[in-house]
Amino acid sequence: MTTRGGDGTATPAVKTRKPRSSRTGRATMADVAERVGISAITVSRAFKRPELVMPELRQRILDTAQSMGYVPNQAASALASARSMTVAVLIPSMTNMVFVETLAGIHDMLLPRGYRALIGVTHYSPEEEERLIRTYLQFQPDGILLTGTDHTAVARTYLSALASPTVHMMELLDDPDSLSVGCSQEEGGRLMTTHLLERGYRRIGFVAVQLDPRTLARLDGYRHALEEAGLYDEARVWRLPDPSSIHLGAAMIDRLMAENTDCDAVFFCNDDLAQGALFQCQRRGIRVPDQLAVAGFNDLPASAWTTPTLTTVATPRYAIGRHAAAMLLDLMDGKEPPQRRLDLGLTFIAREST
Amino acid sequence: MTTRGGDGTATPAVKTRKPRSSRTGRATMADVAERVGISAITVSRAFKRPELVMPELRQRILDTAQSMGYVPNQAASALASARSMTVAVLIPSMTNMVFVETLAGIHDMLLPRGYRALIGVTHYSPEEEERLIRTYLQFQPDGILLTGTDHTAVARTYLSALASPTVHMMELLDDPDSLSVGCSQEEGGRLMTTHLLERGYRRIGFVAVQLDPRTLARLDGYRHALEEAGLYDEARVWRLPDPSSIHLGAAMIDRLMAENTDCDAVFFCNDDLAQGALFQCQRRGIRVPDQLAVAGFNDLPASAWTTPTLTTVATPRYAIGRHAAAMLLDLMDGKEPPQRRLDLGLTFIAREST
DNA sequence: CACAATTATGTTAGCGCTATCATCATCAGG
DNA sequence: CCTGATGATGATAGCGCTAACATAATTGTG
Repeated sequence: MTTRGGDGTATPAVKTRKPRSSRTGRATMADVAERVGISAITVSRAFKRPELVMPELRQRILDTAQSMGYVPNQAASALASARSMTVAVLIPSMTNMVFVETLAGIHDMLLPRGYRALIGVTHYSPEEEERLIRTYLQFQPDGILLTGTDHTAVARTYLSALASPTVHMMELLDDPDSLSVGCSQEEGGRLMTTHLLERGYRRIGFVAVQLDPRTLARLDGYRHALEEAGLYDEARVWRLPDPSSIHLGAAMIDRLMAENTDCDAVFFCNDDLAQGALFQCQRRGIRVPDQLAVAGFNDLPASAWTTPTLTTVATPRYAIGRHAAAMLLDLMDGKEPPQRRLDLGLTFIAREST
Repeated sequence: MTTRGGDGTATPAVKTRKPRSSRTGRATMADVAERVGISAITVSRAFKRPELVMPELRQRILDTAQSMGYVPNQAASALASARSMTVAVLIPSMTNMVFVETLAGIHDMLLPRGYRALIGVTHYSPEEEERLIRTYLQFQPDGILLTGTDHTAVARTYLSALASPTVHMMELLDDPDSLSVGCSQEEGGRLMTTHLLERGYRRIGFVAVQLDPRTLARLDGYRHALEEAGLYDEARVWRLPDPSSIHLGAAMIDRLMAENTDCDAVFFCNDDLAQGALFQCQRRGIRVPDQLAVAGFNDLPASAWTTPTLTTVATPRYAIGRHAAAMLLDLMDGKEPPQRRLDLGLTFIAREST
């Protein structure tokens, strides 16, 4: 059946089988097959299941393909096989090293297995995340990696309806239906605050910016630790929706001075901010940690080099990326991952600033 | 003619039209069309060419699609239309802010036009770039953005053979067949060196790391400026293949001291390094700029905050991303961009460290 | 040595969409 | 009214690939 060459008396000049190369000018599998004198499926196998093709023939196919400049068409492959070999990865920001390092972990895990990451930046907005999810679902990703657990209702619907394997990164979920890899941000906040209390600080401030769920969880940890010590004071908490930056950290020191706060220590919700604060303290001659202790979060590279060096909490973001990707690979293989909730812990790093 | 429905006595029971939903369980255009009581092509148009469908019908289609959780299949669309709406972007590193900001410029230009970026990281290796080009060509990108002009012969062959519009970023090409957007790295090196000479420094060192083409171009600029002044001395040039980092910058200060160099100024090939150097100078009590002047390149955010603040050259990387993407959009539309070689210039920033 | 098992390759159909052309209203203008 | 232009929708084929099954060639085994 089907439209074969002439079949007798079909109108001519219409079925002119193009000599080679597709519409786009690129060579196709059929072109390679014809040149080698075999069928297209064998070319397909030479690329996708090489162990099914005799070594000598396979080599001949690959050589011919190379010489013709043939490159498999991923769209056709995805359509025919219903596997896109693509993983959608949504992160809040790309200027924040934390997520870039997570991405590196994801890449290092996925690439050797032939999967590619489709990266989306949500700018910390669940609405933008929803839009990106919708967009990226068009690519029929075989899996999805999301940052955090704060998604819109519509996004949740999409995710559950389409049933693509999904893993949440950075924060931990208690819901047994969801998979997550991360660390407890709340514990991080508590860890640092406890350290400051142990060091003898009693009037500890907290500067929260961006106000994303992870920052707020750190703030919770801070608050709980101080409440337990009977030292929590709302007046020592600053909340700003602005994105984090060195500049903002410096500005916060100016503001603290201008407001004449009584803080003997300030816990900044991340290292960018804390570094800015240290720079500005140096500039203004504020002695750290004697006059004011400064603490950060995340342990960025520069934090080990500032004067004084910055006390912080290191988050295992590269490992989070790796493990999240590994979990996803298991799911995409139809296997159940060893754990559905993986806490990779935190490392407290005491340095000179406290 | 051509293969019509049954043509008479075709084997029956083969044509069982599946009730709805594809193999993957996802709703298809045909499902939506059936539900609305129209043909699939109209659904396609409602999404891709909305102006061709009556507003009321279009709304009904979109609503139905939404309620069915329908998401267009990008692979099928790409296959049928020969347009992937995807642009491959290759950058050397993701941990280097310079390229991340370029990416942001690219995104901001491409997304509103419906194009998506497929990001690849070459780790400064032309061989890895070649591999990525091959991989990403499988996605039949409608355009390609490359960093630099240093590609393998095979990569060049691929690019010219497949004739996807390509724009080179960061460096400038004189070849009239290639498109490029960037700034003169050589001029940047020259600019800084001239500044140091004007400031009275006579024994100016240069620290080159990574040794990518852009770094070497800066080194060339430095060398030419010093040669013109009759002050070039190979002994004051350090070349290290290691990746740039704050740590390495600090280590270089130690090394300079250990080697007892006579430099009165050191031009580091980028700000990471220079920042590390400033940190270490502070630590070791080396007075900058009196004892040793320090200069960087790129103007990273922290460079305005270090003690002392860092003299550097700002590169227009965000603008480079935007303009490169804009140029590519023109090409993909079949238009000739206004210029094939766009020099966006540099901004010299004199600060306290020199 | 017949038969099943295994290995290597081929045939067919169809993935879900869109390009292309065809059809059918509708309507202005003579 | 008829003509042709315009606008809205539909029918058909096919993009380039792979799943699923079919076939042919080879091997082992009792």
